[in-house]
Amino acid sequence: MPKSLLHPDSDAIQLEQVLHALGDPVRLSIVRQLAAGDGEMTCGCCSVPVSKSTKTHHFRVLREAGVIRVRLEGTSAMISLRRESLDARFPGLLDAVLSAG
Amino acid sequence: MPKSLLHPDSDAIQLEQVLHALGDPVRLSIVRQLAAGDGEMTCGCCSVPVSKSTKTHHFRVLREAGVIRVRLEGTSAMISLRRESLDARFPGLLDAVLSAG
DNA sequence: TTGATTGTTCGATGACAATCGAACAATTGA
DNA sequence: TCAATTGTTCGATTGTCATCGAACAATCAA
Repeated sequence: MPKSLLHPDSDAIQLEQVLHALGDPVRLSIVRQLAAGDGEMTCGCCSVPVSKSTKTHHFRVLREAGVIRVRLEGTSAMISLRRESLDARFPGLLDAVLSAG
Repeated sequence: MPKSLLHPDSDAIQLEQVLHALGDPVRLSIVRQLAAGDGEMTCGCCSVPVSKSTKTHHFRVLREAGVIRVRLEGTSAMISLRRESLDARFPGLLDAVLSAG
């Protein structure tokens, strides 16, 4: 369904890009919802106050930054946090972000 | 010299605003230079490839986000990292950002 | 007092980013 | 096969942000 589904290698994840990706209220909310549930969730399952197409946009930004992984299954897009990648590349960063009130 | 020099209380520092502030190459560079030296540095001492006025802009963004403190001394602006505030509010965040290669 | 230094403010500009709706594509169930 | 579901793509719009130069303000040294 998507034209291409590129995920950066763990090694290639850029701090600046990650911070930029997380510095948006909609995307931060998405990441928190992913962290709250465990494992994957579908794109549609994620509740944010924007249109379908805008949601697609935000998922792409997060994916290209290396924050989430997107896997296609039928007509659904399964989303998950790239915890291991982020923890390996920027130890403590994700924890700090998620544990912030 | 400045119209107002508002710093948010530690308690009022917003994660999203901090992440947004750090998600810019010029500002991330400023923060790293501040962390490298210890204590304060003057505005002009900070080396970034932008004009004076743009530098002022970035210092304001960082200050309003609660990332840096600005103190006036003569004609100089003394800049410092708000380490304690950030560590108290978002434990581990600054360390994670600074220790990232 | 004059000039140099240091930084801020203002207004304009250009680039990028968030947003939407409409049209499309792919899968799945009836 | 048909319709429903799920998400993507496209084009347009809107708004925000980084950037600059010029003018200004404040301090300090000579």
